[in-house]
Amino acid sequence: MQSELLKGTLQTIVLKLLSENGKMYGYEMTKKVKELTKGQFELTEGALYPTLHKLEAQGNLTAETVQIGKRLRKYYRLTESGEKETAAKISELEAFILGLQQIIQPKIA
Amino acid sequence: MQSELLKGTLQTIVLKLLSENGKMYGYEMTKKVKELTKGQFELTEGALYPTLHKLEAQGNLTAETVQIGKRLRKYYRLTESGEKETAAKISELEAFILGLQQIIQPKIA
DNA sequence: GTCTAATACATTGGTTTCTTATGTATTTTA
DNA sequence: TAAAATACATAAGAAACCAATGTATTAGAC
Repeated sequence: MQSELLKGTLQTIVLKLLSENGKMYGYEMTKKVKELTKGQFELTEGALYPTLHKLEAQGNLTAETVQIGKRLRKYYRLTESGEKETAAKISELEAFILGLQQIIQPKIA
Repeated sequence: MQSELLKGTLQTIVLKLLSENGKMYGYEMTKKVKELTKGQFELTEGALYPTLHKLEAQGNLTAETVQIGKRLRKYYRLTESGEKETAAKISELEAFILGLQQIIQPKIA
């Protein structure tokens, strides 16, 4: 994701996207992230697809393949445990950001 | 740093600590980070020392060894290019956090 | 009409970064 | 006097991502 900072945030991002949008397919996620961050984040496919497969294997997502013309599109959505995982990961990320801010903005903290 | 989220932020944290405190030694940094984050972040030595050596090799830090009793203490401080690097990395981190927030708080964005 | 860009999936090899474990030695505190 | 804290360090391994590559379809530009 060309930032070196993203390590560990990708799963959280994917989960959050699905919790906001109900169901999405991989390519759509790459466009959505780019749009939301005005081009700042580029979610690469080499990172995304393995992450989706892992989240699915963990039971956090289910996949449904739809045929569009002759092309396949794989829609993902959260399972129940995926919804819990999303909430947990978002909390963790928010706490992490607060922790970071205590270090990088010591005057405000 | 027991969070999986820290990947890529460690250098930035070290640089920022030094820019705030002038000079510090490794062990001191681990205590400082723990104190600033009220125990939330534990900067492990296995991550810290290689990072310090790397920053030094890159010319961002200089080291000065001081003998305290029979024990050695290695003080680090920023070089001029280290100061520039600090500013750059802090900007990058802040932009990154803003980007993240656009994804995880889409209502506010 | 044809060529390029966009859509849509996927894997592989390599690098970077961190964690865990381990090691050495001194000093303070209980 | 024994344990905890101080203070440095390295090594092996895992996890996560990037870049490159691959296949195939579809839309749009010229």
